[in-house]
Amino acid sequence: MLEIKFVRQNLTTVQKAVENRGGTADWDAFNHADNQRSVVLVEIEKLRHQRNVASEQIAKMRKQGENADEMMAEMRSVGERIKQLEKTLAVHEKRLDDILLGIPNIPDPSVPVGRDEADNPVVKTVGTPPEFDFDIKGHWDSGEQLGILDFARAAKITGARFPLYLGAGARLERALINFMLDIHTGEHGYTEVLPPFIVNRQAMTNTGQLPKFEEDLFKLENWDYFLIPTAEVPVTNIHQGEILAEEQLPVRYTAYTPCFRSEAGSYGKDTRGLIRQHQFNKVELVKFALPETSYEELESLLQNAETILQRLELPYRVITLCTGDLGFSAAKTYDIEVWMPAQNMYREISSCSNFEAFQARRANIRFKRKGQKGTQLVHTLNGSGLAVGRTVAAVLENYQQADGSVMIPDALRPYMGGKERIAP
RNA sequence: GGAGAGAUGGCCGAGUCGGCUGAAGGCGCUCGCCUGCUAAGCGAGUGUGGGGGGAAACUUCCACCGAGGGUUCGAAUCCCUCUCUCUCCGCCA
Repeated sequence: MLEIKFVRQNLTTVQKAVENRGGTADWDAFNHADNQRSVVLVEIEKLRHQRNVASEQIAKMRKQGENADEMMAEMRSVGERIKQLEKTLAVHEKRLDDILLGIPNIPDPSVPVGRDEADNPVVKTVGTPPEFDFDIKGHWDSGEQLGILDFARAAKITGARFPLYLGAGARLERALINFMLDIHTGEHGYTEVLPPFIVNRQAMTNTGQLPKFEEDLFKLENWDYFLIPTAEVPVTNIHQGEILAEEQLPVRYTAYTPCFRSEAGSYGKDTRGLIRQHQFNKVELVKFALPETSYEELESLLQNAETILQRLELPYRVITLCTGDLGFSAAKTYDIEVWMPAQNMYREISSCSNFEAFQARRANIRFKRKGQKGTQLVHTLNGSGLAVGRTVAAVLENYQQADGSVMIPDALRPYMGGKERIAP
């Protein structure tokens, strides 16, 4: 959420930004509600002041045994008037809030203007896609042939788009989770957390998934709770409503969680394999940073995520999301895309974003500077480090051998009990 | 699931029969003084958000004592609903 004062004072900037993203907002309604709100508020405050003064007066009169009936009667009608106006005020505030909650973050000036993913510039490409002198298989085929992935049985248990890992596949998934967590905690200075996988409406609203994107979430029946679509939600909300000390920033957390996405509207896309599932595992990186260093923190966050791919020796590239492709809450986002041989293309495996104060404002996460009065909102950042299912897919495809087996990347072997290869 | 207790400022904690209580007292913190060092001591200050005035230091008004509603001229204080925490019982990985 943007600050109302900011929107009011920078209306053209905000309008332009929303337009660049391909979004819309009812600006007339915003102006109207904003003006009405302040008119009503001033009136209410005037009346409340009048009542406060009179109440004190009444108390004094009564103490001296004087009759205050007349004044009390007068204040009764003032009180009723206040109540009326408060109702009107609430209507305007609700309207304003609804509009503000629907306005996306302002992109950082470094974000290129563009319409959609076709306009996302490539920042860099790392590694070279492997060449194969045999017919390559998609991970969905090899995974089933190796007996480590079973989508048919998963569909019996639940339905389409749920994964079932077996044997070395399950071990590979777990190995990757441990591998990633060990690097982020041991080398990159993140603190491991294991948060709830179900969160309430407030938490979802704070990070920006709600109110706009409820249809993408799994909601619990009879509870106002949701399955998390990413660890970003519970982990960012760890410090909801808190005032952090300047010297403890940046706070860095890493968390493994399963993620649940209903992916409404995505049917027909990526119907095979591990790329698009309703449930998948992810290791997430979350930072709470000082405003003046948050973009440096974004760069290092990106590097932290890249490290995993480098250690696994998987080819990838980094792109910057243009204004039209940028997520609702983000001010700037880099996507890391890993090479997927069977699809002959790079596929997103991590998304690293700086949200600036957008989430912090909703979640009310602030910090206090030493020797200074008042508080300031922190900047929040997060990124995948990495999506685990897609990493499994990338390993299965990039490390496939002519005989149908899959070599295990060197860095991962200690986590696989020394195993070097997954064979049928 | 049943019974009970509680939720006050960065923290601890007081708030009498509703009326100068934005909130005593303590701790912490900041600044100053004092002091071989440290500790202690002394003095002052120390919540957030919003509106108005001022170049600014600042000043004034409004709101906030878990959240929301109600009673009242007036509520941290009374009533209702909800949330969370704690204790006991039940159940349970």
